[in-house]
Amino acid sequence: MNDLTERQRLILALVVRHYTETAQPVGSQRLVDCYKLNMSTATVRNEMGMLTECGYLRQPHTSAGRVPTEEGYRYFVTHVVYPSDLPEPARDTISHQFYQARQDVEVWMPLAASILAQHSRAASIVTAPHSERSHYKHVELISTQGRQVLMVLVMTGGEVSQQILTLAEPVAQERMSAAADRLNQICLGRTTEEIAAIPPRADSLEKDILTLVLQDMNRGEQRVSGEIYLDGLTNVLSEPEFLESGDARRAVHLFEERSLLQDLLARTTNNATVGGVQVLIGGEGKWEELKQCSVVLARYGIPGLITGTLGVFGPMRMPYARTIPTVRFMADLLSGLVSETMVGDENE
Amino acid sequence: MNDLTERQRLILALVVRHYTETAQPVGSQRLVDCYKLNMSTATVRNEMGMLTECGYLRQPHTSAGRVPTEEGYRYFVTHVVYPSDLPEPARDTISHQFYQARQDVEVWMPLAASILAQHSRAASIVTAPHSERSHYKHVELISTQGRQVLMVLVMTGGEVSQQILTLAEPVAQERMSAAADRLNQICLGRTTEEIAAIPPRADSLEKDILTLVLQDMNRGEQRVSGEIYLDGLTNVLSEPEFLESGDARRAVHLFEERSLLQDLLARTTNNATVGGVQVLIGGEGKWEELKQCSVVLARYGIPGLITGTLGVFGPMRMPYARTIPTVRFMADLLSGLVSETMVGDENE
DNA sequence: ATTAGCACTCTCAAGGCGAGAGTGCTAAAA
DNA sequence: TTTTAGCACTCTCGCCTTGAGAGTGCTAAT
Repeated sequence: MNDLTERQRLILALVVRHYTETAQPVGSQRLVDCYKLNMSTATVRNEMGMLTECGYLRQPHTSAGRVPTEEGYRYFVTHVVYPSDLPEPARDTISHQFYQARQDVEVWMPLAASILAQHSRAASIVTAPHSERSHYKHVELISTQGRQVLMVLVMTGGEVSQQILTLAEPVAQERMSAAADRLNQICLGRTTEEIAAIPPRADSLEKDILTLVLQDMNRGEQRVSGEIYLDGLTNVLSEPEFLESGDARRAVHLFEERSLLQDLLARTTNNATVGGVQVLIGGEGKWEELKQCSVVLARYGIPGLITGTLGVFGPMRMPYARTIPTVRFMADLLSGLVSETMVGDENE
Repeated sequence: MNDLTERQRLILALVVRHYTETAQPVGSQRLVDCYKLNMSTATVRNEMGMLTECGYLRQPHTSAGRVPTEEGYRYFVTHVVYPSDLPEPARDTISHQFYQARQDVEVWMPLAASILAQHSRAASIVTAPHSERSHYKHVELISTQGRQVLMVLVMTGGEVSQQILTLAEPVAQERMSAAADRLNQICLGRTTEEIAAIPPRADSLEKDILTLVLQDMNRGEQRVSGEIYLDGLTNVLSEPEFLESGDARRAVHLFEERSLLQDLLARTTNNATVGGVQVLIGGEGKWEELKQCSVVLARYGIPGLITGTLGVFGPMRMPYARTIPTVRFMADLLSGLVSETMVGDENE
């Protein structure tokens, strides 16, 4: 597929670049003017004709300039911009912002989403790190008014989940605490399977709790990803291609319907990757919702142990040369955070 | 201000109703046709003229039908639809949906947002219940690889927060657990002030933790509201008034910028209320972002103890007669949930 | 007090027109 | 053989005009 001449690649790159900047179809004249090419418009036209035949460019109508096709973008992404790193100053800025929030686990994910959105000028998606196998750490029972008990379950790694347990009859806080203590001793550090294998408890309260704990842990493992954080939707809505037509609504819909997002994230991260970063252009026929859009995704964390996904969502006309390194850098950064703080217990 | 004749009120109501349904300016002819009024179009025209003079209606241009003004909506809301309840079947549906999720504390808020959005066909806002004074329940220290410790703090009421503590040197998990145990005994059920008054600990680890706990509790109390849950943005974006013009973007922006939302929620809930529900029409000059929009808000929970806010955000042209009762019912329902499960400890 | 009738106003969609931008092709130049 | 200049052609877009339709306000009659 790498069957383009050097000059054709140049022209393709320039068309992509100019189009991403102006959102207007770009003609031969404009190209020569803007980039001081030392060839005539006719030559450019011929090359453009070639590129159009190959399917990398197309014209919206007979007498308009050219616009990159999905193929065009893909060629551009894989053969032109791939091996580049995020410039030093941007990296410093991002690292600094994270350093300031290093204590606040709770803001990490929203912060990552915010930074990603800001630097890519598009919408960002970040999922919290999620481990496929949960390890029990601690359960806490909080008595409430009636026969209802709030159960807070903490996993190693810091994942927290809550459930309500409704008792047959009121139970004193002391008895609940005692039951919790016993379970905490028995279950500490165990996986779902190990806990399921524990012989049933004599005490009916403890049995009930254990059932709920298992249910909770199971649910956590079923889930494909951790919580999803989004930011920068306004960025993509202000792009001209979304100003009218229902595309904007479809984009927002994708963002609101978490199950759609999860589908997207789940299915993508299994494919082959480019330098750790995946680029999904125009939905690739599969995703009706992102006809005019592209998604740049990466995994972070520790493969097989605890991982998350992050990425950027924007118009197909996207500054990939900036976006891809940003996503990659962010993924590396979060991987660092995760391995510093989220594991360790696993080795005990 | 209640200076309208019965007939004028009728006509105002019909204009509002018809406009909310069609999004088109409504003329005298149409009104007579659609609602089988036993008066002539001329009469209707005269009355409309009156209503226009009073400022309740206006015409987009000389020869178009009438459209309600903000005043018009306000009059409609306060004098026409106010005392009505949500119809039985809708109430049942909602109650049922909540009953099915009664165990799952974690889905309550998103579920509330989803239901609210669905029933009002607009965007919904729900904040998690939040108490002004936190009471310490339990702290958990989770060792990680290096000198970093993940601290999980649980309040009575079930609020959970996390922080990272960086130690000067590695500490064994046993020592940390012991320290946590001691603090748990000392601090159980105490408020921020009471904990602040505890004499400084000898052990430097315990001192560090206590500092962090206080910091966390303080931050929780500073916050105006709990976490914010949103849903149904697509509903409002599909309304015709948002199809073009930058209004859509402004709406999305309001939804993304949590601080804006918090401002909105905070400032509104102090004002006078109508049957427990507040209606903010067209931003009331104060909120640039919701020029064309209305917000219907209510508080829920136990006043002074633990409260949250919920509401609906949509175009000014909103079916208030449905929306207001829905919001009220939802607030009552969440209040019930909160008082069943979130308090109780307070009385010990 | 209500209504029929009428002249008037204004928007909106459709059609026509010219300017501008860009193309493809051909033939000449390098 | 490759590049370039020239030219005829095509298509969009903005602008204007025009006519239909909807709705109004006013006046005079009921």
